[in-house]
Amino acid sequence: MKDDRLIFLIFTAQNKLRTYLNNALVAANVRVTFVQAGILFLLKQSNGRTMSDLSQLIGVDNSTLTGLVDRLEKVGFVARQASPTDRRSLLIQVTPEGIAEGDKAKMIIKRVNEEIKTGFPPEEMEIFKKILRSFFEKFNKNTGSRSEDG
Amino acid sequence: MKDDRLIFLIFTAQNKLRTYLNNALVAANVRVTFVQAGILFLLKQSNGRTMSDLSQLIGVDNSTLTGLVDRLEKVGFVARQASPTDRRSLLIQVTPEGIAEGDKAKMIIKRVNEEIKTGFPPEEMEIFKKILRSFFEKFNKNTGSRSEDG
DNA sequence: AACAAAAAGTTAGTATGCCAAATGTTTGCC
DNA sequence: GGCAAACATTTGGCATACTAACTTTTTGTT
Repeated sequence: MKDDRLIFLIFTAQNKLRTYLNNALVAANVRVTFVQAGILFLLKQSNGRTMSDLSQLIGVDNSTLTGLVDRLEKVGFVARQASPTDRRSLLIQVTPEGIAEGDKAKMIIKRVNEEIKTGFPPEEMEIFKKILRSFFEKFNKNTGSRSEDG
Repeated sequence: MKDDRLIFLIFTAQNKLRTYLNNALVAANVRVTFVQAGILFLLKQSNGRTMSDLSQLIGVDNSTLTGLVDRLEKVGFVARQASPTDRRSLLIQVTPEGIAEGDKAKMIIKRVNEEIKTGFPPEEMEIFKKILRSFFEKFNKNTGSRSEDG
């Protein structure tokens, strides 16, 4: 009962955060979710990235990105364009509406980011981030199996 | 680019952890996911809890719990039973197989819990947990809206 | 040049998760 | 006792997210 709670704590805290954040976006009449906004930010920074680039940058599987881009495309915030150099690839273009919506989302996201930090000194936040970052080495693309039996 | 990354970091780290953990469970031939295992633990502790009790304890919406219990019931790890005192309520009973499966899951979960902590002194883990716990006050059941305009 | 292997995207299937709405039951108030 | 409000659960709709399998195209090897 003592420390089995770590994973549970992470999961539950993230659930609360996600719900709060997406509700805040809806309340501000933003028409994209947090994850979708991430795509818009990346495309504002550098338009015409490929699907694979985007999925790597936001850290999701290619197949997850397909759905994300589908939804963004349906509402006209991005468009898929054939790559002139590689016929397997698609270049994703953000539209002016997409950029505007991303900017709206950014305000809310910045605010919630600040809310996370309130009440804690910077050193503690650094530790928090350091531990989270360690997950990328520890849990990245590895089945987590030790020497599995048959 | 500096600290907009906090939320992103939390989301992505949790994704890595979840995927790693569920893959570890599959690799160990455990037939339940992490979240399902949480239900089995709670029922082993105290059998016959209601749906509402369970959803509160694991911190998900009632409607999410419906699906979780559906899946556990389908494979025979729990059973729904009518409450004798309140005809609205269902009492969820864990089966011996469910308890056994929960025990199998617990070993893996304990191991991953330890993996999270490796490399960090206890004081840092305490800070980590403290910040996560703050999410429950900050982000609990509140739309996150400030004074939204029309 | 031929052919295998790798890479880019999509699709299908499954599992969380939320919200809103619907159903049935119980409570509280008069 | 009657009726509105609250509660317990489910359903339907949507959004992530993964894995596995599939198609098309490119690369790498001989």
